[in-house]
Amino acid sequence: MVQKSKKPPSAAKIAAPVAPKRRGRPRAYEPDVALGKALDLFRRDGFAATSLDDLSAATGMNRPSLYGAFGDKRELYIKSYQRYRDDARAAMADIFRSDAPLRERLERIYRIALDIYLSGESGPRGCFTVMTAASEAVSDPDIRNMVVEGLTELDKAFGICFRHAKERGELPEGADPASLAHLASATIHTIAIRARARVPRRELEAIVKGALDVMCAAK
Amino acid sequence: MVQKSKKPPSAAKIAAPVAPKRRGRPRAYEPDVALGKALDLFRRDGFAATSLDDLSAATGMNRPSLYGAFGDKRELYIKSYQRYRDDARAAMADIFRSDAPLRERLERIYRIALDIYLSGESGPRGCFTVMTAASEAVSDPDIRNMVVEGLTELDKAFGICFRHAKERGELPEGADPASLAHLASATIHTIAIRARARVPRRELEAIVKGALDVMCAAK
DNA sequence: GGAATTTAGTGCGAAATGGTACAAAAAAGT
DNA sequence: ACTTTTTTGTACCATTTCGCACTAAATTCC
Repeated sequence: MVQKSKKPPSAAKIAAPVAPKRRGRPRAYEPDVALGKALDLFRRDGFAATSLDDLSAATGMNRPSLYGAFGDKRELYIKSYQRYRDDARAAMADIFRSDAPLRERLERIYRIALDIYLSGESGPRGCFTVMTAASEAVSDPDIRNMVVEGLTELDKAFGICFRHAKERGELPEGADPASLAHLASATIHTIAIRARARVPRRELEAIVKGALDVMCAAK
Repeated sequence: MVQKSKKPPSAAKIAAPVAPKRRGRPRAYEPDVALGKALDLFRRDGFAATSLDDLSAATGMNRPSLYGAFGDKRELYIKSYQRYRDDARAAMADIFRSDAPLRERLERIYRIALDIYLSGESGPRGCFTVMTAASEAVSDPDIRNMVVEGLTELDKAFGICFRHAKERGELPEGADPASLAHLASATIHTIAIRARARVPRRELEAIVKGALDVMCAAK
């Protein structure tokens, strides 16, 4: 009975390309793709170095429209970050939920991570959580909380992975899932950083392989 | 005649607090402390969000003096980064060179790292190499090269550590020093990032302990 | 004491920045 | 046809930003 009549958030993708007949002048942009463009810019240059003019040019929206649709620059940044998190979570959710052996699951997670971090026409983008931690997180409490959330979410996902693996006997008795999860996150962070320094994919994959050898206790 | 009469670069620290009787009006600032202040600002806010006015206020130098002493903003940033690297290297060099057991050496390294990352009156500062990778490194080749240098320098130092430990029998036969070194660097990176998200020192120390348990193969 | 030299400090200027007011435009409702 | 609603697009404003002339000050050399 408590049906939310605003707008169907998840059904929008498939079920609502039918125009809902809004009242006034129609938008000249698609909010989703515009937010994607903004995200890409923020990921490349960071908050401070990205101007509203840049954002306006990239999204095709003029500044007043930008402001009306997403709020001021900071709000747009926050929405971009949420979008980033949603995308990343969606890309990894299936793998984290799967029942494949530990090593295979981790390999697939890191493959996706590298895809994300190395994408971008004008150079690799790295991890937006790491970028935000490195910039706005110290001074902006709200943004900082989102970053902490992003970090712990990954820790937890890895933690479940390792705990599950241990239960299935894939890890030695003494293995501590929490510590291994932090190491797995640390490996994510180090490849994200190195990706932005334009370290080639091959090297990053080698780092991942070495980390997996240790974490999965391959002898 | 080929005598370089400019200024003695390395002897300056100890041997030359005696005024060398420079020619014109004396400086109203000490370049070293000014650079330190600039570094602190850059570490807090990053390149783009730090204005010349901020730098001028923090160093006590007016803009033309700043410009004359260090060049433009980018050059000042580069010099600040070099200073950061020099300081960090100096703080860790003894430990890396020491003959203490692996675990003890690593513990001391991470203690110093946390001291560096958590210092700063207005909040933790994190690692400047990580911050720079997360911002300027993609677009500025010179800065990127310095970042890569910083990353590999740490990898190598850790690598020597682990190789040495393996030779002394502190590590199992199958251990791969290079992989362990990357994991050690990754742990540095992850605590640097979390520090900026204001994760308390206790938690960071716990992460380090867990990582050491794995890396040192404590059973 | 005066010339030479080096730095400090004021202040300017051109460009960029974040944000908004306001009118024109494009659609639906009546 | 007219009103209402929503968005667009131009134009503008106040502020900030970077960089640099240019003058005043402080010191050494002769």
